[in-house]
Amino acid sequence: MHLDRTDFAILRELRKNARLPNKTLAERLGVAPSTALERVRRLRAAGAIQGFHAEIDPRAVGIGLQAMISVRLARHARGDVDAFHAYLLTLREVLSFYHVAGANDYLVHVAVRDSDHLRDFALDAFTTRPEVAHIETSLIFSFRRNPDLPVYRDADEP
Amino acid sequence: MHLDRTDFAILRELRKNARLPNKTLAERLGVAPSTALERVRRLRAAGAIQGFHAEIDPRAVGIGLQAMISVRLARHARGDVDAFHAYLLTLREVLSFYHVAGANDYLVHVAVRDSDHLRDFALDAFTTRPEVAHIETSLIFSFRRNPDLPVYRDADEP
DNA sequence: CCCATTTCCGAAGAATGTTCGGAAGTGTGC
DNA sequence: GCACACTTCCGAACATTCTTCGGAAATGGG
Repeated sequence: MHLDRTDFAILRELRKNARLPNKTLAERLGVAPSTALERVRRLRAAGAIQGFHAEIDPRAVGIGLQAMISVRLARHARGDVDAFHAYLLTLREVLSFYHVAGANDYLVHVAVRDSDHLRDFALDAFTTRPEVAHIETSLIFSFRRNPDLPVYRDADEP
Repeated sequence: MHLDRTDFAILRELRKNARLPNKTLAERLGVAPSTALERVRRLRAAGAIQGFHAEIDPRAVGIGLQAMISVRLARHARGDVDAFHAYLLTLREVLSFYHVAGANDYLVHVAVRDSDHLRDFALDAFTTRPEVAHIETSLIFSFRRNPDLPVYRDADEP
């Protein structure tokens, strides 16, 4: 798909604020609202915009503790990896996860009530699983997201 | 702050879809649109909702490679940590980062054009810094986010 | 049981979202 | 350089939603 500088500007703006009114967005782009609307719709359809999410304060919902669990699998066949992917998504304590290269295979970001919950969850969800060879848990003190989106592609259209 | 089950439902819905129309949201909650609007406004003001963000496909903006860089600091005084926090936010390649307990102090999620860019970035942004004692880079094969929000607090109001 | 306080609702006005036909721009082949 | 096909863009009109606000309903102490 061919994106121009207007598309990149849309992605930047909506990454910062997904609820930016279309009219305001259009003004910042220097195009008509109908044009901005059509652009956003196309970006969604093309998959460049994958979704819109609210960021929630963990404390508000009783999440007292977050951790990053590094997971090493016993086998690394395609099927094992896919199955583990799907399994992770069924765990409500899992906020997100990274499949990485290196000594560990997965970095799993989990949110729990307290340290008891973390211990129980680590044991039940990972340690007892046969495909999991090893886990290592690190408490998360804080998490920050960069509101700015890096754009490396050239603006190949005016 | 006191949240009831309606508030929790709002947080769940907006985490899944930040652009859910207020009218639709109100229908799902079983309240009037004006009520839903006031609730959302209050949740934002109270900080329970920290923001709304579009999720962008990295490939669309020329991000060919993502990596998790584990960083170990030389000193761990409050000032050092705060300064490193602020520094990370100035780097456009940084999408997000975790401050963690354990052998490593930071997990930094970075997005770059290619492996050359990654090497240059790791050297320039981390290795040459005096407060950085050690780094370790892991390529990210894939990243997934769980659309569901875990809610551990009881619904203490009807 | 009553009063103070908070929350909720519904209607109306303001603002935005959305559609669509035509204009303007773009690129290609002749 | 021109004509044609094609794509993109715009602006006005309509539909829908957002937002406000006064009053009703619910809540919780005393």
